[in-house]
Amino acid sequence: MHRKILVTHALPYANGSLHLGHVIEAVQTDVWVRFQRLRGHDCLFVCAEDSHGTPIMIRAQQQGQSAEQLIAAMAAEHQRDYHDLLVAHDHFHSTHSEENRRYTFELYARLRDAGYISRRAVRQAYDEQAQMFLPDRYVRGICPVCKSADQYGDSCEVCGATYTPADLIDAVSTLSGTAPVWRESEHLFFKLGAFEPMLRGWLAAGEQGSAVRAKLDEWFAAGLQDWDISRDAPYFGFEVPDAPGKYFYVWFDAPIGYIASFEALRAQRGLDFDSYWKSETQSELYHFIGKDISYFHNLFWPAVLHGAGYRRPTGVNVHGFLTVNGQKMSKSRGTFVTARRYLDHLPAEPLRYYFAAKLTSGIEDIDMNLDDFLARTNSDLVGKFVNIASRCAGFIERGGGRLDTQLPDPALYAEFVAAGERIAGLYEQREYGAAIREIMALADRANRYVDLHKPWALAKDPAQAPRVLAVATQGINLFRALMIYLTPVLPRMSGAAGRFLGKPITAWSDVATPLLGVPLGAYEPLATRLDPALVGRLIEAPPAPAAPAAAPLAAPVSRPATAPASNTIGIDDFSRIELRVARVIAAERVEGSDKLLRLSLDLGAEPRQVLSGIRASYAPEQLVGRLVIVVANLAPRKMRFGVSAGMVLCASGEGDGVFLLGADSGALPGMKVT
RNA sequence: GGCUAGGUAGCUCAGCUGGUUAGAGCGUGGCACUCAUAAUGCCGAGGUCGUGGGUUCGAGUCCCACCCUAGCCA
Repeated sequence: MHRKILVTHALPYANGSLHLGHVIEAVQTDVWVRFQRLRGHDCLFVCAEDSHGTPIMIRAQQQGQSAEQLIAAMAAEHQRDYHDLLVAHDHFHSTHSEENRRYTFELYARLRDAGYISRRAVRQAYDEQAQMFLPDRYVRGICPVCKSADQYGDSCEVCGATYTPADLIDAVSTLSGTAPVWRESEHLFFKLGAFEPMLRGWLAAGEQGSAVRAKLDEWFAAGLQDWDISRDAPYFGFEVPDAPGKYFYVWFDAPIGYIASFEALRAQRGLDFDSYWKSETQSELYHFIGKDISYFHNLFWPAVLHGAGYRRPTGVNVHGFLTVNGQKMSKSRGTFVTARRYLDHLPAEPLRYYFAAKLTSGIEDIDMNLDDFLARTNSDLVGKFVNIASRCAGFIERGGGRLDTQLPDPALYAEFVAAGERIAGLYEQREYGAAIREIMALADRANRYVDLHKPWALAKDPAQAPRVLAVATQGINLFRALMIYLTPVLPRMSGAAGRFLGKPITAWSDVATPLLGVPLGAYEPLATRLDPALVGRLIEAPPAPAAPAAAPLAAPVSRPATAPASNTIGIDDFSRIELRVARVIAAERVEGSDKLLRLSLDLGAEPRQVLSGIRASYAPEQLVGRLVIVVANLAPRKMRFGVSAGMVLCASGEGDGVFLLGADSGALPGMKVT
């Protein structure tokens, strides 16, 4: 059965560089697309730059360039990264394009004419100095629940409470630092609730896993609310045609970018639009996304499409988040690895292989443990898989450079062929990890086959030369079968292997016909082992030291003493950090932690509790009574053992040990350090 | 705070509707081999299945509470 498939992954946002989290999604998608093509299906792969919204507008202003310049530069960077990661879109477009404007207007008009758009006034924070309405994230203030300072307008990072900016105490705009006022403004709403029965039916019939469905059930249980799809000027986006001064919310036009990108490709290739976007039976449509944006793609997007008379996605494939060495990627830990940083040090294919080896169809998070990455690449990919070709190539070369005309063990080869359908099923289901396990188990069998027949021993007797050639021919064919199965993951290696084998790998079904009686090309190593030093360098602390406010609580980042001070700041920046003298009233070990001490501090007016990671260097009893310097306005942070409200300053170098900063006698608790 | 997922050997993960001595790969120890990028093969050691209760003849697998990790809260 020949399938027509259209595939997308989430649009990268034009506000920052791609990081490993983007990469795993792009790799997951690209592998699936390459797999479908290898199986002989017609599979298109489009993407676009997500170019609209307040963050882009603000960032462009800060950088002194136009939004158009910013998004063009980011799109170019993103495309370079994808290309170097061997992620091969058929087309990469932009949501800030004529195609997207046209389709955004069209879908909006159809929704409006069908009665799915309503208007009503909304009260919102307004920055009179910046002269604009403020998204929740641009308002900060004191948490109304736990009273923690400097929290976002939508939720508190300390206590986890959610609320609206109006609930914040002493709210300020992050743009101007002034207190926002509250203004009413009319907005456009999409009547999502009208689609509840349709969405329930669509989800029930789809392939979304139980975890995704369980999460979406919450939204149904709470009742689907109208969705605000407009924003006030100034906004970087498309102005709503029948509502001057209103712009489409970035999340309204972003998924329509999938259509826009397809449209641009359609114009190039003369494709049929309607069979892809109006019919649910003539083609299949899949979106690959992260679990954070599941509800946009599983609720809003199918509802918008359906309401506008378009087809709905065949499937929305949701994946989990990437952690590095077991933790969320973090700039201060150096684990926020950009795609470019990776590519500057290491080749793309080991990363593709590693991600493929860990991906499932579920939404669990995926951990990139760098030691594991190194081990898997060197032992699986090089040690067992590539090794099969490597150890057999020499025997073929010495035996005349041409494969034998038949296989000595066709039954074993047949098993490898038979496994192909199981493996294909796993790729289709996005169970890449299981597919890779199957493939590596076969690689073990191939190595065992060679070991069992010992061609190196046979080669000592010239009369056994035909037998040596036969065994090596079997080995090369087993290798080729596995290379075919790994082609979606390792396209470049597959190309090189095709040159070595004298026959390019072009289809999954190539495996049905073993390669016999043909000359082989010269063997060149298909992959080399990774250097542990290079892998380690991925997460070295960035050369520019982090600003003090961004450093982890009471855990100074160690850096070379010779690192030059860079990124100069003005006095205003420094004055944002409120340093105060404090006296240690009490200090005790934190039960269950081998690093932390719990310090009770006197800051003059108020007592404070700070958890500090200095246990290795200081005994609690030697601290009581001492004067220390504290970052007094650091946002309180919830740690495993309690809330820490501040940071005690220490010096540290490359060696072990941290050294508390103090104040000369005469200083009193509560004094400001300037 | 509510919700959704995850927490199984040093590392990364399998373990279906509860049932005999909890599995794999990597790493590690020993042996073999030397064709191969110190690659490969064979043998072994390693786990009170996040914690504490409970249901059951029997729980990694069910229930409750708690802890940790990630995400979502329009």
